[in-house]
Amino acid sequence: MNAKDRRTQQKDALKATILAAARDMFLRDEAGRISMRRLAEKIDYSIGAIYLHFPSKDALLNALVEESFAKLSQALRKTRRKDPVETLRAGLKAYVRFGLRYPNHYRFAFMRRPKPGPYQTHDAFEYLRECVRRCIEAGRFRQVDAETSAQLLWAGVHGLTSLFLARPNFPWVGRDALIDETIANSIRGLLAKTSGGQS
Amino acid sequence: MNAKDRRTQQKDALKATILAAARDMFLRDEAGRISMRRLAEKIDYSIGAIYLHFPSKDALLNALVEESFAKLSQALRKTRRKDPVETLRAGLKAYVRFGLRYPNHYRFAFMRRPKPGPYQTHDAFEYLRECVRRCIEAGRFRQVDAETSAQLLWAGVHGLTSLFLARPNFPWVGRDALIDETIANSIRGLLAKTSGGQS
Amino acid sequence: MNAKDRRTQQKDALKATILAAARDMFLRDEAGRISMRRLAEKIDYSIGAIYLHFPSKDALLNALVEESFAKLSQALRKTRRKDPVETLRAGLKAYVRFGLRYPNHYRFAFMRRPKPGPYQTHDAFEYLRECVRRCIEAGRFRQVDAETSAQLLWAGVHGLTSLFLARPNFPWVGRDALIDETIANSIRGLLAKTSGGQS
Amino acid sequence: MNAKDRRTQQKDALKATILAAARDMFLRDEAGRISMRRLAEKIDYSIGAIYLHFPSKDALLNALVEESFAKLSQALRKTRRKDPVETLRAGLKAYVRFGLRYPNHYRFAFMRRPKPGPYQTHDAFEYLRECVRRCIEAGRFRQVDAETSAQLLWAGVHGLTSLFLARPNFPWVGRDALIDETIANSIRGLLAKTSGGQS
DNA sequence: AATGAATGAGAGTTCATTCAT
DNA sequence: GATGAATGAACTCTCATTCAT
Repeated sequence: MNAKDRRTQQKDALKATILAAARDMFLRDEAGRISMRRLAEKIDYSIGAIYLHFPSKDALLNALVEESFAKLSQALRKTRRKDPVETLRAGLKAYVRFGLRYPNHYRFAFMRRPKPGPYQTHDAFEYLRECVRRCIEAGRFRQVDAETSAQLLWAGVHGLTSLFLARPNFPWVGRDALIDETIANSIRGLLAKTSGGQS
Repeated sequence: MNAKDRRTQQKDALKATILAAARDMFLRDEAGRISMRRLAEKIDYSIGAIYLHFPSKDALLNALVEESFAKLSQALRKTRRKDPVETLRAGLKAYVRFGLRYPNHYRFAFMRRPKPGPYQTHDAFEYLRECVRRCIEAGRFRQVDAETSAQLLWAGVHGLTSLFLARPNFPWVGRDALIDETIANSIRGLLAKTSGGQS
Repeated sequence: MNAKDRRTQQKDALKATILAAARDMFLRDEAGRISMRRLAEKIDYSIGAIYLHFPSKDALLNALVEESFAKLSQALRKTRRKDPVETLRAGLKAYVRFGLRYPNHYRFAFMRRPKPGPYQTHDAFEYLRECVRRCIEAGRFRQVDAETSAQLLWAGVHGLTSLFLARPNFPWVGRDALIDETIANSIRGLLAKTSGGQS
Repeated sequence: MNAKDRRTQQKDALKATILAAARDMFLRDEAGRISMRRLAEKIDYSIGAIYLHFPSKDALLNALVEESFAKLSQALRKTRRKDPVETLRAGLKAYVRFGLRYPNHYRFAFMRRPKPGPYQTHDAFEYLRECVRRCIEAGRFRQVDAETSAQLLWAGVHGLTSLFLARPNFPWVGRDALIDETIANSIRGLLAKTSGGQS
């Protein structure tokens, strides 16, 4: 490894440290409470050091979100099952769990007005689309529109997740039961008649 | 109208003006960006003038939320139909439409973490619960749990609404079609077998 | 009593009410914490009503201080004894007690930089001067300068009073004992030799 | 001096500048009128610059007080004489002179109500106590209580000092003469009979 | 690559005061 | 004589950001 590489690696190391600290603060505090000062204090570097690696607070937070999406995508893809419907079900469940586990990330990613600009579909949604397509191709779903179905399924799990986050004190019927039932109900509406009355 | 009444009305008028301006700011900016100073500038009054009508920023925001909930509740109750399932469907549709029409109200009411404290069920959700109960009592729904069903239906419409607001640039399949399909799909899962394959 | 008198009396009544309320607030809070708003709320009148009777907050506080001085003067003059030295001693003691009983008045009167302007000797000091003069005329004091003696006696009791107020938590030897001893000590230094070793 | 030292000195320089300006404001205005804004304007720095050196207004004021006490203590300890009574007298005189020379320090330290909290005896008072003890041990004072005597002596000089500061326009008999006479008079009351009629 | 000093804008809130009615 | 609405300046403190070193 030559000098330049070492320098590069060191640079990346601090960048990673910053991101790690920010991620950690994000687990506890809402986005609004993260301040560059606090972040710098936490990692024991100067504020300026952060600006050497991120042009602005916004850029830093965005990097954090991208990271989150990547994580979400990974989490989803780990839930592959043999049956395409089960794969879909497991993916949807993993989605909700992800949101509940990283509430500040989720909130930041989905519960605020995003900066204007061209929309980039997330990898996670791509995956959902695929899952639906496979269910259709396997004949497990009625001849529904794949895109429409993917979007309505997303609406269901996002609605659940964000309501849990926004209304933690609402008298929810058991959380897990409600997750299962919500997912089951939206899938049930898409199933081909012959597929029987499972779930 | 005597002098005192006029004065009272003027007082209420400013209060309303303040609320309107605050509501409007939500339309454009995130909740966090609302400041008393900006608000005062917008309505062309001094900051102190706001404090004559609201004891604190918090109180002002709370008034805003209450307003939103009352409006939502009113909107829902206007959609009664003869058929209980149709009433439910119309209510859910009205819910989404309300959110899209008053995005600032909706966002503020449902898309931020609320202050801790005891939860007060909203009138709007009570209405949803009633609608579901009537569907069950009329034998139109399977023997599902009313509360669970109400909650999962809420998740569906809230998810749709909040995604539309948070991702206006996402390549949604037709907005209205998606609304109809999402609602239809979640209701479909709850219907009694005999009720036929409508929608 | 004619209309004008009645009006005058009513006017004075509100003025008295205001002063009473301010006096009362002064018993609890420091001058800085008295606000016109709070004062108005307390007496259940509008803020403007206060301005009808006092041109400014400053004028109101000054009126309050004058009142205090009058009270102090009265308190002192009630302590006349047969013996001039005892009269002096009792007066000095009453001075300290007054300060401790009305700490905010005292603080306001003596522990801040006064507004510039010609100095008006207080009635209370005039009384002290008289007391000293009588002690000298009665041959109880050495041939000291009356004015100098009055001033040094004042310094003693003011020092005690203001230290008590400024350092309430200082480990004072018994408060009353210290008052007695301080006064006794400064008087002792002024006594004519023949007057014996009392106190 | 290397770069870091220079920077350190500069940093301390600004800190000192801030303290000096605050001290100076006390000279003119009451403590309550000191504001961070005014302070910043005075030294021609931003408000934030002050917060780089003091975490809060309170901390700044506290630093100011500590400074005062240290200075006072130093001033006193420079006045040692051979004779214990003379040492005491010189100390008391130095006390008053210190107050008159640094009225802002003195006023701030002794003429306002302190924040509640456990009381820490000042070094300056400790010194006074010592002086008295030595006078007693040397047989120059009657068998008085050392603590009581120290406190009453303090009352005398503090009273004089604070009255001078609070009533600069009062028709005092010659300032220096009054100081001498006040101190002499309170010491006189403590002297052992045999010690003769000096002063 | 990293720092530390510094800034300017802005946050919520309180205040004494004014004035048309 | 009294009010209620309104103001403008002040308050302490925090923030993201810049830049000479």
